[in-house]
Amino acid sequence: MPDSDYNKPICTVDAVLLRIHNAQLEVGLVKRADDARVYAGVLALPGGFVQTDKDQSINDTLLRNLKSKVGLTPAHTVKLEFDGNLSRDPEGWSITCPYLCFINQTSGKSEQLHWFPLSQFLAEDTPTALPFDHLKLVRDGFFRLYNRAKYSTEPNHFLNGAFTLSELQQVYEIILGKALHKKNFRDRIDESNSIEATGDSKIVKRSRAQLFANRQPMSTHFFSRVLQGAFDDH
Amino acid sequence: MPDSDYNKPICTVDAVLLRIHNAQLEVGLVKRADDARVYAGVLALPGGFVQTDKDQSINDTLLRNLKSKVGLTPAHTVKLEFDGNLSRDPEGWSITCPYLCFINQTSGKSEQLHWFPLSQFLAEDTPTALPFDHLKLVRDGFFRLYNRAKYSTEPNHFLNGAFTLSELQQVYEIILGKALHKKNFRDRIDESNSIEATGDSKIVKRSRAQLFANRQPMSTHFFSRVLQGAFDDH
DNA sequence: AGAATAGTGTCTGTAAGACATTATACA
DNA sequence: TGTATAATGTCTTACAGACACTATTCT
Repeated sequence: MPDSDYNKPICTVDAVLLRIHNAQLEVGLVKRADDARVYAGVLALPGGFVQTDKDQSINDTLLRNLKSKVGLTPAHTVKLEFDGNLSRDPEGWSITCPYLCFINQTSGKSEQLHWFPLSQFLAEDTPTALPFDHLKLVRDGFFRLYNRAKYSTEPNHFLNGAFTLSELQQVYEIILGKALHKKNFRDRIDESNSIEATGDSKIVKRSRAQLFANRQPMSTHFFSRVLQGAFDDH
Repeated sequence: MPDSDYNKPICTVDAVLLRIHNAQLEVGLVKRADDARVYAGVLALPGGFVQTDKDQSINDTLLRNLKSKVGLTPAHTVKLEFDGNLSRDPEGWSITCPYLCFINQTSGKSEQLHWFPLSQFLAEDTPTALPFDHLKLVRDGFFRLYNRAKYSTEPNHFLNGAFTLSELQQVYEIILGKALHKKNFRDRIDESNSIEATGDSKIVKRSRAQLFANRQPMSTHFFSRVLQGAFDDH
């Protein structure tokens, strides 16, 4: 093992913040400091260095950086695929522990964060540029979200408080990029047991809609039997 | 950012080596150095420190450590979920980038590696102890393998050269812990296009069986339509 | 002939998805 | 009365899984 820190890489956390706003997915970016050694003043994913004197865990690193640098606490987080190499950061050998973060009303208001439509980063021909390997991270995050929107109730985390089933369905439709059949969607959600009726209702356009809330604790429910994990049937 | 390396965590790679031997899954462990500062002489997952002067990438770190410390090169690797905290390593704040590694005949012969049945680490009541958080990593690795044995052809990597469909089926059965229907399995593999007939055949017990080989490059084919990723249908 | 294995054809139960209907609110 | 939405009942169909059958090889 190395006796000094000389050969240690830079260790960072990067956060792909996603929210649903105006019927579309948006990515949250922060402007890097004007005196940053690299990519000064450029919009980038929020994140920061692991600091062993401040954090108990890598999860702490994420939350500390998001709280201090953008003033938000994600409603939910998912670990993405780590990466580490000599080239991703001009400052030197670095490792990133990337997170996908679900942002909703409970996450707080941020002055520092700027929101951009996710679509401009998914375009195959001319995606908006991002520093480091942040474009790859954004795409990886969406890829995960997209797949989970098919089989899990994780997208529920984009909503908080009381909401209607139509509003929830819209969340899934935005992520999946296509219309869903109402009855099928309701059956899925019903089977998942991920939400519960608040007892209240509200008038939506020309009809009365029941209100629901996410059940606590919110589990990552997978719909399909075929996706059930190990340990449950042998 | 930190001006010194003082607050940097230890960065390691840990490898969950799996092979199929005597009709069961086995985990490869190495005995830690007798003069190691912690867990000296104890059996543990192979791995090592990221060394920025030797490695171009985290993948290099993995391959360098496996080559030098156990003398093997995995047939295939999959990134597992990163973790980092103050407590997993008695030496201090550390981050692990864990890999699941598929070992087969092409991986080479190792003097240093000791193989143990995976089952003894999966037992819910009295699993064999492992240092650090290595037990968790082993279980996470198997969990991934188990799930992928249902929908992908990744388990093919446990075989090399020419093999029969029955041999391949046995691999999947060992991972899934249950018998599979021959015709269904063959249809799955056929649809996946992951293997090709070598043209040769061999006599197995009382019948002649066709020989197959993994197709190059070997893609991680997912069987079910429902598991198809984003970007393919909109 | 009998046993064991490779290889292939066919059937069925289930559940995801498509479609249809009713109830309600309001202009 | 017409329209838009919530909410729920029913139908279709694709496919995973179950089952059956034939061919071949060897004792």
